[in-house]
Amino acid sequence: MENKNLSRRQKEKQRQRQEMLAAALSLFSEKGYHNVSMQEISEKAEFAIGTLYKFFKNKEDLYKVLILERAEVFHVSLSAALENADDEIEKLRNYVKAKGELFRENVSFIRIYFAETRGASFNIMAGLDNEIRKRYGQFLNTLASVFENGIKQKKFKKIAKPYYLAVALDSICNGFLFLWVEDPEFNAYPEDPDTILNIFFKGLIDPI
Amino acid sequence: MENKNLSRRQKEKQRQRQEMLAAALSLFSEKGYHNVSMQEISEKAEFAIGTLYKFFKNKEDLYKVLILERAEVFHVSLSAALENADDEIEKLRNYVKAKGELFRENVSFIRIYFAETRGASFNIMAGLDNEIRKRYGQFLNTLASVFENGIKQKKFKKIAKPYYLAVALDSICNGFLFLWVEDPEFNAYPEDPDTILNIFFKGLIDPI
Amino acid sequence: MENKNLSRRQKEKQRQRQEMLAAALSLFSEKGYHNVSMQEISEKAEFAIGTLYKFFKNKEDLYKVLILERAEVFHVSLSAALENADDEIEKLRNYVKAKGELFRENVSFIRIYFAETRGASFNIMAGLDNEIRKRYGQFLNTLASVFENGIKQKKFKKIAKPYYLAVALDSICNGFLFLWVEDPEFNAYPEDPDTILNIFFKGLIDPI
Amino acid sequence: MENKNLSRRQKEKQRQRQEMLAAALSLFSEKGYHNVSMQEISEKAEFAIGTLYKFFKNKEDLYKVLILERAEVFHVSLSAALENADDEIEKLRNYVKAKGELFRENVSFIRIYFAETRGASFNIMAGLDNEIRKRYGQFLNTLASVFENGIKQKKFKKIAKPYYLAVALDSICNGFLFLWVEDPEFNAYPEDPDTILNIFFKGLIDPI
DNA sequence: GATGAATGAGTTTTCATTCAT
DNA sequence: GATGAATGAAAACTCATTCAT
Repeated sequence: MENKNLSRRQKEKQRQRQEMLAAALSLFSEKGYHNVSMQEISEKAEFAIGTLYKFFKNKEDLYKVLILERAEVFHVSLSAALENADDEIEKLRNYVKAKGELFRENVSFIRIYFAETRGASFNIMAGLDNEIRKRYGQFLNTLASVFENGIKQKKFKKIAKPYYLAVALDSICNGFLFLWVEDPEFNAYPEDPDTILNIFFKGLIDPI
Repeated sequence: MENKNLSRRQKEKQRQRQEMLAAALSLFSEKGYHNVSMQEISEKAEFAIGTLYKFFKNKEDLYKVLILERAEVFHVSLSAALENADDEIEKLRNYVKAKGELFRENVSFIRIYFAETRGASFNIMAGLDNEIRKRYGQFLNTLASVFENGIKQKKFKKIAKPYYLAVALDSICNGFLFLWVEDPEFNAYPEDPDTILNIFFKGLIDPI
Repeated sequence: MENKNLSRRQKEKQRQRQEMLAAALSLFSEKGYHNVSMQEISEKAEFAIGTLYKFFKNKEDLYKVLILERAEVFHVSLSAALENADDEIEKLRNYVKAKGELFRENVSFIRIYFAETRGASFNIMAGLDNEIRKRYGQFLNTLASVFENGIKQKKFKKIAKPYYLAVALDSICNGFLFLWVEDPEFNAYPEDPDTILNIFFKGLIDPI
Repeated sequence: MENKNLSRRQKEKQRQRQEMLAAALSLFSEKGYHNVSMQEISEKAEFAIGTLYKFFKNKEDLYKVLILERAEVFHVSLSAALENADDEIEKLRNYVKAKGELFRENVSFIRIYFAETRGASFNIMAGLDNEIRKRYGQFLNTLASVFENGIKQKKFKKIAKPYYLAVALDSICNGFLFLWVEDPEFNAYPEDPDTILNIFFKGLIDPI
């Protein structure tokens, strides 16, 4: 009984927390960290400002938590995409597709995500960058190992270091996603993952 | 004599302006627009704050001028690189090399540049984004036309729309540059442009 | 209970607001709008400056509210004085007396009042002047109609247009009040309203 | 020769001084003391700002000089009007007329004049008020003595103390002038001085 | 435990005044 | 003697954070 009661309270707390984070995400994404006040967030989330501070130590902390939690979901999803096939080509295909879907569903977050992973929002706070970039680096290594395996198995030609290939592929995806975020009508990120992968797979010039 | 005197003053003015912009660049790059105060900039530039305001209408204006002047240099240089050869492959080589050099020489600016072209800094101000992105779009089109010509002349295989190829190549360069900016020791951006171009040219898998 | 609690808070708010307005009035009256800083007002009112801004949008707003609220009381009182009698002569007597009392009790406000109704404070802000002058104009018309009625009823000779008479009487009162404000010892505004009214009623020269 | 040269320089100086004062008057009148910068005045007068400071110790001093010089002219003219006739009634007539003309020709100054004599601009500076008010008091006494003489000679009935009569007449003039300044179209200040004087002379009610 | 009123440090910006040229 | 660039003190206003109710 006690336990259940506590757990119910805990759930309620979680729900409130999510509402706060959602309000914050929507505002940060729309206006940027420095142009959003805690007042504004508390109003949008329909909580008192004091309550906000019960959940998050300060504005920085709120932002940090927001970014890290979402980024975690991102990286988990993308890593999962790489696991969801035996064939390396299929893995990459899954990854490109998953990245597209993920971003499509989280448009407002991507802007912040780009800001953070691209180092653009400088040091809104020092710590955050490091954590999130370490995580991003981990993912790049996972992606690189897919290329490495493919090369080992002679599925891919060794045209560059696996890590470089990982960087290249992820960058291309980001490039297209960025264009799409900018102008969703333009629909820059191709539905068919092979549009992106072909650039990688086929090569521009004939081998002699 | 009069003329010379005037011109000397003008030169002095220019020098001061450049010093202010340099101080601002270094601070914005290090801490981000909102974490730098005009006081700070004026101190770093070793001018009184009032003098800063004689040169720039306000903080926004200072930032805008800073970004636009430098971005213009960037885009001009990159466009020039594409002109500096007859052969399309050579053009791309020039571009990749030029981009690397340009960024190497302007590390502190790149952070801001990424922030702006990647849309990361949200709406620090509305107008700026538009101008700089239009300019970026123009450049992408120029790059795309190199691919288009290469394809027409059967130098390149048509593995994707020229604009997509442009986006892809520029994104890869940016990806590497970003890694390098993050950790200059890592030296992620390859000295030899072909390291990057090979990823493009050769293709991962053998044509059947 | 809830209701009472709310009402108590509301009352507390009102009290604070009045304290702020009182502090502002005393300072504005003593030093003039531009020579008083919000800092100063907040200190005199014994609130933090932020609290001041919770109550008033900005300095202009604070001033506007101050003037308009008090001016309203003034105009209401003076208009009431004109209603408080049937006889026109008695009405004027009431008005002259009321004006004297009103000003005696609000010395520090009169300086500002003169500044505003006399157009002296130029454009501290555009809107205020208009509102307060319109109100002043309305009052002059009310006063004029007393003269008009008096003339219709042959109580007064028609020595000038009623509106002119209103302007003249109000001006004389203001003239004496001004002298008194300048030097309260001199006691320029006569206790007996007839001292002023006689100037009006009797005429300097005998009719022939 | 030397002498003449010096005197020419002196004249040139005077001319410059007048230009500065004229520019200042026009700006102060339009925007108010605190909304006009020394920069602005120097630009309007077409002198360097440093030159302005050669002529006037500081902004306050410039204002003070401006007010006092013009006020002097005013008071001299009005006093002269009172001398320009033998008959007291004629004197008053001259005065009312002169005041109207004076103000008509110096509209932009009147606003400042009202501000100062009405105590409206509080203490833009402490000293000014005193000097100018003393001067104003002197004039009121001169005017009062006209009434006194008139009464002695049985030209006027003694309906109030001469000083009160002076205050009353001047106040009425000011009241009309104020209305006229506010809305020059309305033309509140009557061309014929008797319109104003009648209010004084005839009296509202018949003597019994 | 939730609330939101109160706080005041910190930011941008203006402008009177000085002084080297 | 004139100039106007440079100065920096001072003002309006914001907003993250605290804490009494």
